Amino acid sequence: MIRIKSLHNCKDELRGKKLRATPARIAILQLLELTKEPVDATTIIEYLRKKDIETDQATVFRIINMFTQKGITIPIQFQEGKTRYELANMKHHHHLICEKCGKIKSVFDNVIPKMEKEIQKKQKFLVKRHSLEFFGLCADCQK
Amino acid sequence: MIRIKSLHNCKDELRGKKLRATPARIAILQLLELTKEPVDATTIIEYLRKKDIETDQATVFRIINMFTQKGITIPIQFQEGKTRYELANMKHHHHLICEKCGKIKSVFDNVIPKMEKEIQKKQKFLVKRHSLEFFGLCADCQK
DNA sequence: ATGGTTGCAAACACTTTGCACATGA
DNA sequence: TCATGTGCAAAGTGTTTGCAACCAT
Repeated sequence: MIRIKSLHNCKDELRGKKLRATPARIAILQLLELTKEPVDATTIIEYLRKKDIETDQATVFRIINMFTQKGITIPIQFQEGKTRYELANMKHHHHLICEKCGKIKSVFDNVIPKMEKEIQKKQKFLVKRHSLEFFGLCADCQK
Repeated sequence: MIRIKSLHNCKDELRGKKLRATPARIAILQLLELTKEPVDATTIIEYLRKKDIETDQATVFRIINMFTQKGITIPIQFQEGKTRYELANMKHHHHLICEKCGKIKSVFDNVIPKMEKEIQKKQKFLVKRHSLEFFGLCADCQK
């Protein structure tokens, strides 16, 4: 039942953004919702393949670019030479990226909004968005 | 005199790292020292060309990768699909990137080190480095 | 029915690699 | 001299585009 409910939500979300609910789009939305980590294009393609949705990479890039344009997703880069994507409607957070196992964890904070206000005041720079990532070793990989 | 002094410093720095002081390497070091913004490979190649040092892009990438490996430079990405580089021995800072004119400004803070300590304590995540960038509009581009 | 979507192939931008030749110490 | 660096050409990623066929509404 959860699966069907989720499907309905995805379809509704797409229709609400005036996007046609195609199998690839629905599946990508589902993946984004169930994943804890921002995903890249390759991961998306593999996920679709597992669900027997054979999709061209061009299509995947077109879909995520459209999602980003519609405000559904945001792109994010971890100094990997590729782009990852996560849902835009997530609570404000940052990432801890383990350089050994690649695991990605989210952290929350209330410091950055203050910094942004200071920057706006002192530098006259209008902050629209930011990116903050921490690279290091997760608890397991320190052992 | 400054020019010659700078040249000497560059050569010494290279030799100190057991790297041969070739024209391209010296010029790239100079560029990194005089630039206020992190530079990308294309910018480096253009700079070298202006100084009549015709250089292949492969060479430029090999040089900056070597520099990074030797701890002279650090790579940094601004969600542009390419890598920029800046000197590693700069005071801890972050970047304000204007989304309209592309100008990049540095800001300093003392908040992130505190955050890192907290993360280390609460999340058991060993932070080795981080990246913090603010995207928005610079003072001029808000007019 | 028809306009938004997709698949395919080709092109692009950025970066890396192999190998013969060149050069700094 | 000779190990280290470079130029050239080719290949490797990640991403985008043109166009005909397709399918969700």
